[in-house]
Amino acid sequence: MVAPKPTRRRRTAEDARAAIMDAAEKRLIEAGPSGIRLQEIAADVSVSHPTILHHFGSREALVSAVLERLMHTIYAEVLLALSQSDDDEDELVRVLDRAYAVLSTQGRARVFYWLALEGIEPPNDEVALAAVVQAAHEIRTSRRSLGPTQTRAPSLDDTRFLVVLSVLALTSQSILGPHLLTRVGLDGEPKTLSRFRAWLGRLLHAQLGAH
Amino acid sequence: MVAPKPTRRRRTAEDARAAIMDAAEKRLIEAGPSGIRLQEIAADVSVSHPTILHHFGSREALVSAVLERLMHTIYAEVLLALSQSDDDEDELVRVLDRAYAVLSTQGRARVFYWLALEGIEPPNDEVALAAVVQAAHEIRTSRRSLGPTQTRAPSLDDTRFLVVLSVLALTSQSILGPHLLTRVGLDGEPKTLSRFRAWLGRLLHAQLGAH
DNA sequence: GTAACTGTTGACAACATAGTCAGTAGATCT
DNA sequence: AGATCTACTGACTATGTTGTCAACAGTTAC
Repeated sequence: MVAPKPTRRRRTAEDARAAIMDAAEKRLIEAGPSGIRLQEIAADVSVSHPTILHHFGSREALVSAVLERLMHTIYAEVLLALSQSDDDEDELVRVLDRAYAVLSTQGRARVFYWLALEGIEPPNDEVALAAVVQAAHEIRTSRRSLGPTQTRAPSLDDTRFLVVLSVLALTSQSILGPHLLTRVGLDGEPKTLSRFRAWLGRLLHAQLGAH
Repeated sequence: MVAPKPTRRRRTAEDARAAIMDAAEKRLIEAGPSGIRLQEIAADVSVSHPTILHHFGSREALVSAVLERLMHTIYAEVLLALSQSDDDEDELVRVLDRAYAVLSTQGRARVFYWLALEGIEPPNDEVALAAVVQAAHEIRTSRRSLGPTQTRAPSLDDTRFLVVLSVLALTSQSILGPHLLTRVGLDGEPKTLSRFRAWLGRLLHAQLGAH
């Protein structure tokens, strides 16, 4: 009986890096930066853990690479979602829903809290959030000029706070939302979460009109 | 030369438990449940780590005990802060500030996110949050009857969402707030955080009047 | 005083994890 | 076919972490 030949798979360096980062990203979202285990990721990708060190040099470098890639895709998708805003009545609610969809898929919003809690600086997000504010402010001012009644110009700080509240509410909702809603006498079903977002949208919309 | 007698301090079991839990609570807030290290806590209290195991049985039991104690004090203080609501014009802003003070001192709000992220059920908070909703709703309805114009009765769901939004905003603000405000073109100083809360208070207040 | 109780400790075991290193084995080029 | 390159691996090291255990030492009761 011949020992079964243990075929060894050999990917291109690029493919291997991508596969490892995919697995690491999943663990990152679930367990946070400090919860990442090289052996676990290696098992997910069916390689030995020194292979990961071969491709990334160190655990720390892997985490950084994954963070950078993830942040990049999140901000790109959020900006895309915002750019699709058609000028409509309850546009705001839909924008919130789209932004929420981006942040909640695969629990991505969790990463922001993992980073903040563990005291890690998120990489290169300076540009992106400022762009969101700018886009939102442009929508506000342009909409104002289109409206029937001429209202006061919305202050930039107002828009900033609006964006901050939206980000805070959307991200924390995807983490604490379900639990909180049940504790308050409702349930944590997606439908209830959606109802809450609609309620929030109306609240913000009212704020937009009132000066 | 006589060897210096290494006096061994002996506390009552109760005192020892309290001291250990204090140190553990600090680490819990900083590093989360999974970040707690027996040796570190032992060093903080100047005992050896088997002493901790003697008093609590296991690391897990220590974490549970600390969590239970912390949740109890947080909910008690929040209810106390709510009960001090004097019926005044911008009472809501002050209630938010007091609630924020309770949640932000020593970074307590962080614990809620640590628990949610790590998938740990927070102990015995069922009663407390429902009580907050009830208290808030009573304030709303009683205030309505006192007002000059008779408005529609506020729906309970409205109050619930209001409480949820407040909790989400206040807790996430103390974690993501400073970072987010700087990314949006402001700064993360306590003064700016306070401005944001005041803005939020006005927003919620406007929502209260509008039906 | 001394005996019982128990808070406290050092030494050790068992396990997990990041990183090193010499060598193996696919893929590609000539 | 052979040489070269490098993705990949097993074995090992160093370190850190929870938990066990027998023994030590304050404190209290008699």
